[in-house]
Amino acid sequence: MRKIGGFALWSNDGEPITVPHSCFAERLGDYITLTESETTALTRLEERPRDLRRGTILLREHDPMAELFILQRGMAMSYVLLDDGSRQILRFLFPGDMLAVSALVYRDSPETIVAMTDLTVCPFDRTLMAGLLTEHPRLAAVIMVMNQMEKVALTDRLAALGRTSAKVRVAALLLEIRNRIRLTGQAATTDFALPLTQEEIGDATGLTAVHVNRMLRQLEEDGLIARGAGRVSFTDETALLRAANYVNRFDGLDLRWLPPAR
Amino acid sequence: MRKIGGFALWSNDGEPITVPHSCFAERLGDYITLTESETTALTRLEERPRDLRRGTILLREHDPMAELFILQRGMAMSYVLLDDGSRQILRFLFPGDMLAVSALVYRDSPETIVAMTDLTVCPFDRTLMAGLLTEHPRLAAVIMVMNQMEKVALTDRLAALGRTSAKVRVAALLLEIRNRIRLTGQAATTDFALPLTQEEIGDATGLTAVHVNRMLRQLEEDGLIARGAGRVSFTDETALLRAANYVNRFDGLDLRWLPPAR
DNA sequence: CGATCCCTTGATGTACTTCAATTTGCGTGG
DNA sequence: CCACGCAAATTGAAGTACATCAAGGGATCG
Repeated sequence: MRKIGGFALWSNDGEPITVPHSCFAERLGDYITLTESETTALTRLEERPRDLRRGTILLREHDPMAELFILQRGMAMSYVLLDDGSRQILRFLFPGDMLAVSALVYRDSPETIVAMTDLTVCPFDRTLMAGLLTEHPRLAAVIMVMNQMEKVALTDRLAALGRTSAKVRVAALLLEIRNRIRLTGQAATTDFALPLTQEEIGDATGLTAVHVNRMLRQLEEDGLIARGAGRVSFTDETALLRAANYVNRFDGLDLRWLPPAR
Repeated sequence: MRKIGGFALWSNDGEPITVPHSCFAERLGDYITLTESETTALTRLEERPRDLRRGTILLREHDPMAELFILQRGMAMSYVLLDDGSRQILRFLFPGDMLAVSALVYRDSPETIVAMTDLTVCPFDRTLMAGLLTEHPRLAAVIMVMNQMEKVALTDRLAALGRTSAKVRVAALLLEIRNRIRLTGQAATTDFALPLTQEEIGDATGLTAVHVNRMLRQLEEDGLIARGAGRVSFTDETALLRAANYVNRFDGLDLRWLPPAR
């Protein structure tokens, strides 16, 4: 029996069979060629797939954390609530992302994580991470690299919030979402389904839903995007990239320092 | 002869003697008790201290990177420039911080790093990091923990820029700077030297220098802070913490998952 | 077929910016 | 020690990009 989206097979007697597939391994494979031993170790992080409905809260701010997760299918987001009730969306999460990494540091979660679509996640214990780092130093290094890339992505957004106009922020968010969707393997060319409400776009960019609406209209009037039926297409991607001050952080990598595989 | 601030001794014939001291080890010591072998490994990162004058640019955005640094003495900041000439300060850097970690990922620097005071830094090669991760998995884990804490600090600032008023942002920045200064061992109680111009405060908080000035004045009129001669003191720290929505990210740690020391 | 959520558009308010001028503080050279 | 030069701080006045408030319209779902 094939578990849809779970990438795990069940034998006839209901015993799970580990399949040599791991979303996280696939992601790491973008940066290095994994050894068999490394792949095996990574597969252990995804032995317990769990399906969640859209809207499910995976983790709540201030709640105690026990586990980390690998996101296998669907899209999620993390956010914080401020005491005036406003929300800041911190990050959008896609297949291959590691979720709730703060569980490696904090007893209680600094953020809420919620499923934006139906989801498959694989929870795993923190101690697995300890073993992984010990047995596979090269994986430790690549995970560190990916963390650093996320930090740079956060500083990009910080600069956008601090120093760019509403229109630019919205444009940059659209580009980011499209690029992340494209990386999941879907051949999203110029046209893609935008799984965000305008309120969510606002909560990610520090704007109100009303103003997001006007900025989307302006981008449309400027001939940069077209919209319809929950989809967005980039009608002039070059101009959009320029307007959004976009830097592709997947370019210009240099990982030659990595330790040897084990 | 003692090299002021450099934490290195020179023997009479001018040969440097490695001293069992490392700012980075001291920082890690806040989280774990280091073994002798770990301390020795960390000390190798700080064998080449280098003094820099205030204003020196340690690294320029888009320039190729070769090395990482440990900051031993002084204060620095990192920032990006946008194409309209505006600046976003990303991070303030204090003794014990690791600088230019992006060199583990990118060929060219995504940010500029500049000395805000006279500085001592120790450059070290990326390959040293590879060896460190391989030989000392527990250090790999703790470095990962520190990276994660920095990510949470960035999301805190993201939420501040996206969803809080100018006054709150300035108050939060003052608290952050004071707490970081205090962590360096200086017994900064309520009164501390603020080594930032109002323009720099603005570039960190996404405001203009003019408005920063007005917000500082308001905080003063509200009885939350007092100012004079480049110094700031918190006259009502409780109220300031509340107003700034401050969360101490050094509390509530849980590192029980760490692998054993080697 | 109503309920609900999201999108859309207009009118008004305001927090912050921009521009401009003056003052304060401080290192530097005479 | 004083005079100068310059960066930083300060304050006022006017502009603007965004928020807020309010109302209506379209799609989806039980």
